[in-house]
Amino acid sequence: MLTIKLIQEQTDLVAERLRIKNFEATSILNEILQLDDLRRSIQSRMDNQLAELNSLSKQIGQFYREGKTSEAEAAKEKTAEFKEQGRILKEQLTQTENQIQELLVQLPNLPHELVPAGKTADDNLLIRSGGIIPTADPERKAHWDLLQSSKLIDFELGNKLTGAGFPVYKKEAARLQRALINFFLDQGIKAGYTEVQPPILVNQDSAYGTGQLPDKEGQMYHAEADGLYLIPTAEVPVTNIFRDEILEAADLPLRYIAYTPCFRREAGSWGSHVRGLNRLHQFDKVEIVQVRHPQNSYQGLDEMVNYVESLVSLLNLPYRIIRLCGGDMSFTSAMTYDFEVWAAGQGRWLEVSSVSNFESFQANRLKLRFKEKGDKRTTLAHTLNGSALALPRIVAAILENNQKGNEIMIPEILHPYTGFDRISL
RNA sequence: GGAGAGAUGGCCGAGUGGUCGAAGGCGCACGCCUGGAAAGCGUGUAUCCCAUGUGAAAUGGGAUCGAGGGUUCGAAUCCCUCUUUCUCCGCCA
Repeated sequence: MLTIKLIQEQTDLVAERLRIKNFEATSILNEILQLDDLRRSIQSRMDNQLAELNSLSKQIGQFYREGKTSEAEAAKEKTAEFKEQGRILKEQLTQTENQIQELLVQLPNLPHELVPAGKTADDNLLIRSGGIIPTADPERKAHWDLLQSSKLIDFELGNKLTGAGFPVYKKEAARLQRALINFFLDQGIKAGYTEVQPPILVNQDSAYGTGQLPDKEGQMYHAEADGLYLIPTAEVPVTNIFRDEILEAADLPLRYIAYTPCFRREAGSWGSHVRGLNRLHQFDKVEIVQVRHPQNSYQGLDEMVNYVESLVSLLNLPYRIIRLCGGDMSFTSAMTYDFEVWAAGQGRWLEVSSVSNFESFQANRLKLRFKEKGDKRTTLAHTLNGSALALPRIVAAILENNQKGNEIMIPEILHPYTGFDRISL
């Protein structure tokens, strides 16, 4: 959520930046500014009424203590008017605040100035790439064909248990996945991240804090009886650790890492290109989160990009790093880098990580602030997060890129984790 | 799930209708003291909003004692609902 202060001070800049995200904000911005003026004047008047009421109340107390009962009774008569006015103004204030809030949550985050303009993925900017794309080979299979007979990843069984998009991993596939999770966590800890295991169901406040609500309500599974949501990413519980917190500047940056299952309804986003592991309703992911001083949050973003790059490199996966254009970026992000790895069996790039700086956009909703020691003023912190990494597509890429005849070679770095160096089909 | 007791500032803890944003203690910051430190002494130490105002400040007002509602001229204090913690019982991975 953008701050009203920013909208007031830089109205034109805000409108201009939001156009990069193909969002025409002018009328909303003006409406907000108008409502905010109204809000202040209401607040002023209300405060005055309440101040009168408070001072009368004090007087009444004084009268009673002095035994001046009739004066006290007389003063009581006078309170009714202030009370009523105060009540009416309070109602107006709440209503106005709600209206402002409704408009504010419609505004996406401002893109950073380096974000390219554009509407679709075609306008994204290739930053760099690495690894070697295996030579095309007609023998090479997509992972769903590759596993067809072995059923190491059993989609039909998952369908029986739950439904489409909930596969069952078996034997080496299950162990490979577990190995990757441990590998990712260990790497993260080595890089200075603190491991946490958060709940995977969150309440409304948390879903709101990171922006899943109200923007993407339909994308989360909702346990209605308890008012809880299954998390679509560990970003939600981990970032919400800091909701309503005032941190010490000296404690920043904070780096957290968490493995969780993730749940996404993916309503309306299924098609022929999302077969197999490419898109699931439940998948595993290791997520990294940073909380930073605004001065160095982009340093943090670079650090996270380099870190994720190290992971795909260690796994010997051909990758490319892309800076998303305004139109392809998420609502909450100021700058996002996507990581894609080459899946040789399908002959296409798969997105395996998305690393973003949200600047103060999430922090504003979360009320996540920090304070310099000895300073009175609080400042919104910057939050960042990234996948490090999302499991299924990494598994898909490993399977597809490393197939040799009837075998799949496991990247060497994982051998200590898997306990085997190949999967025989 | 049943019964009971709680939820107060960074922490501990007092406060059962007015002078309470809240005693006291601890912690922290600054100052005095000291050759330096400790002890001691003094001062300060929540967040948000509004107004005036500024380089930063400051001053005045309003709100907040788990959350929401109610009673009252006035609520941390009384009533209701919810959340949550602890103890006992039941159940249980």
